[in-house]
Amino acid sequence: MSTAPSPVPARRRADAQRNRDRIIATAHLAFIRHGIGVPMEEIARGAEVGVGTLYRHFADREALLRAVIAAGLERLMTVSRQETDHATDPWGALCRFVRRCVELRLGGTLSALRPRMAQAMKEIAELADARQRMLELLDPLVRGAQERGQMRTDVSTGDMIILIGMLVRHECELTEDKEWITRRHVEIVLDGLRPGGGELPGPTVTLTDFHHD
Amino acid sequence: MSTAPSPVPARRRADAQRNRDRIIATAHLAFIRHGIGVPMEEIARGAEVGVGTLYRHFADREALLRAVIAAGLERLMTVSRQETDHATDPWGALCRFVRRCVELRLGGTLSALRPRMAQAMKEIAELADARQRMLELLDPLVRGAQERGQMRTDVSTGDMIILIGMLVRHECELTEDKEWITRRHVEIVLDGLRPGGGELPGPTVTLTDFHHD
Amino acid sequence: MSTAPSPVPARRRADAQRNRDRIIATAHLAFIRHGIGVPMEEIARGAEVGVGTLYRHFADREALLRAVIAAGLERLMTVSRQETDHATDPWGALCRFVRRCVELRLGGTLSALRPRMAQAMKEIAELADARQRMLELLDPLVRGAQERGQMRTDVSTGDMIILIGMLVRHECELTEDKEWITRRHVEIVLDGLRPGGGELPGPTVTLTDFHHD
Amino acid sequence: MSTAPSPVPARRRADAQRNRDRIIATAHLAFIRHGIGVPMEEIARGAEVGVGTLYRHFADREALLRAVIAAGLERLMTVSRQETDHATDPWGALCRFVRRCVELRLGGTLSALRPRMAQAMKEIAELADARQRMLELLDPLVRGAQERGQMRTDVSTGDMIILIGMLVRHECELTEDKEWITRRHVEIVLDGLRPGGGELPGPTVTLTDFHHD
DNA sequence: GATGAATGAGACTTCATTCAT
DNA sequence: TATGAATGAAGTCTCATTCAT
Repeated sequence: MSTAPSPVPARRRADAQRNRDRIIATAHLAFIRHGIGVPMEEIARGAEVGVGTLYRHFADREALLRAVIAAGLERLMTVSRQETDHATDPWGALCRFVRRCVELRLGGTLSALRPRMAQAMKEIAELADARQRMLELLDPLVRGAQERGQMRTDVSTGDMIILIGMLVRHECELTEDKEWITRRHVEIVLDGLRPGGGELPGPTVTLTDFHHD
Repeated sequence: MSTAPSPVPARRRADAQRNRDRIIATAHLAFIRHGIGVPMEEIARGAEVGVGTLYRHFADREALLRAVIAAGLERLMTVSRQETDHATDPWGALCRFVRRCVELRLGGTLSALRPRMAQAMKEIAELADARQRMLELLDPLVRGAQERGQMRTDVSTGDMIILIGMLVRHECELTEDKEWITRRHVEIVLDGLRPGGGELPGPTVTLTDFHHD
Repeated sequence: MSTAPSPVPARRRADAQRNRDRIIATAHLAFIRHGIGVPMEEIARGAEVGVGTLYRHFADREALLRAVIAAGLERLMTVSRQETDHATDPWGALCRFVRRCVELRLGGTLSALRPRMAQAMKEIAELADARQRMLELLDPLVRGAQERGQMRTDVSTGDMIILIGMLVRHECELTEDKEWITRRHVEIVLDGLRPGGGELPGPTVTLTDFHHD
Repeated sequence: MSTAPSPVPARRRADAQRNRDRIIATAHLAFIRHGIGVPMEEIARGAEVGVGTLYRHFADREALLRAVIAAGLERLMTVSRQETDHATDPWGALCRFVRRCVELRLGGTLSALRPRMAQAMKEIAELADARQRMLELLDPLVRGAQERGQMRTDVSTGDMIILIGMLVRHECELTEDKEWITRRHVEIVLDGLRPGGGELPGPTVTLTDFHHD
């Protein structure tokens, strides 16, 4: 078709990758905006590809959802390492990390997983993985902050992860022009984690508590 | 109209009312457990009535959802008045109220309304009403607690209502055997509302902020 | 409940009859206005009775439809005898009869029978009966008019009956404020039945042609 | 774009078009035979496609109905131009046109539109259009015939269109083996339009009378 | 690889009819 | 006898997924 030395074969890959990325980005927004049940065709339309293309990349809705989550977590981990590596101020690093999590807006997609899947959660390897990695990331910060008396000692890293989930979802309940409200509430929660609060009921949250939630 | 037994006239009505109640109760659970999209037939089956009966009582899924919410809010308001009437200890009353809200498990149904309806919310008169009534209920408590120095003064009753929403939904993300975790986090948030926290970004949440959220 | 010598028992029958009549009248209108498929409940509502009452009087939709038709035909036959008895002017009587048929507005209901029932027609005894009676009524008029040279001789009474059906349905296609149009077209058809027209294709319509239409 | 065979590019489109055509043809018959309420699935089955395909082509029953009508009117206009162009005998052309209308069997579908839509009619652009086009087509014929004394002068083109509607629907009331009856009655009506008839009541039908019928 | 038409299972909703009061 | 609540079959429509081009 063309006389130039075919630059096509390499391009193909690039196009496909670009499609894949656009689909994930579109799906992320669509899941947040219209719920986990958005018609696949709407996602395809948003990404400006045919449904067929969407299905070539992701076997079914579940697979797409997992990919969206994985992509989000990837971004989260990248970002968070920047915040936390070589932290000399563990409490400050913890705070920045929490604020970042909220800003990434993963909440909508993550909480979309809830219905019917309390247990299906476990089957999504990416999630368990991410929690594990997040635990490893946060644990030194939590301990460090507690040792320095910057943080109450009756909460665990497990509590932190669940609280982050709460804030992240909270953000997604608000319309875009009201996001500033979440920022206030993030700070309130962080203040609640400072030493000097009242007694907390029950034991701290541990890794094993994640097995069923 | 009279106190006499009068057994005959109101009979069938009673059956119908019982059905209506069972449908609402079943739907409440179903919405929480399987999401807002549960097949209507499953709800009907759970309530042990035919689909037709369900539809005689509620014109469509939306109507049922609204009824479930209205019923929940009714319970909430009843309960909350018990907690807050004649309160001599505003902060204590506020805390008990928050804990109660969480225990009532309205969160699942309420947050089920989110997708596609950030603004449709307004059209659900019951919700706007309830927020207004809640505001009126809480405002004296918040002010009272703040006047006595029991609560930070840079949060408003509007913030409180949104925070309650957050906790209430948080509770519903957890499986039944992990509810105790929420109780811990409720206390952390309450601690964060005590005086002495860091500065909060943005203005306090006011009534007008509800118009779009 | 009352002190007067109970006038109730006799009233009951009267009430029931009144209900029956109201149902038929309402159904007649409803069939014409909303088609043969109107919800039974709508008919009941229009007649201001419960569905149950409707079903006590008429076993099912079909039965109601037949009753409506029978009532209409009854009125038609009554009226038409007034027009045609002792007629000394057969053509004039025929014309008056045709105009009356149209005015009675049976068309909607009659034509409602069409779909799916080309043959079911035969099963509705009332219809076959009525056609037979109409035939007996009109035959002398047609023959009389033809003998006097007032009417073309290449049409039969069978043609007349079918033409009347056409005009009667025609009337029902027009909205109420356009009924006057039908009156014009009735006259055009009657003019077309006068002697002197062009040749007509096919044989005249006979009784046996009704068996399948 | 080119006259060359170009076998590849338009292929699937052809299949889709074939499906669309078959659906319309099947629906036309089904509407006539079983009424406007035929199950969509039956139409799909008749056209040998899945329901989904039917719905991909036509958003709902209404849309399908409109398409059927549009297709019918298209055929009608094509055919009628053949009859009427360059007519040197206006009355003869008018007669041939009327006979053609009846033969095309559009009546069933057109009259299926009646219930509940006396006014909705206007919203079906195709219908209003067609009436307008038909008016323009017939008007010269009517005037020509009247000027030559071949047609009574107290009827208008508006009357003609409504009469055609009557005959067209009339044809559809009869079973297939009785179609010959309509042909007789068409001639009777045409004879009634000849000069010399009795006086007609009311004014002639004008364009403005269509606005509400 | 991309496309979008076709498919059919399944959810939603309506209504004719029954039945307990 | 009248009532209207309950039932469930049947029809409409949507959408995930497949597949021919």
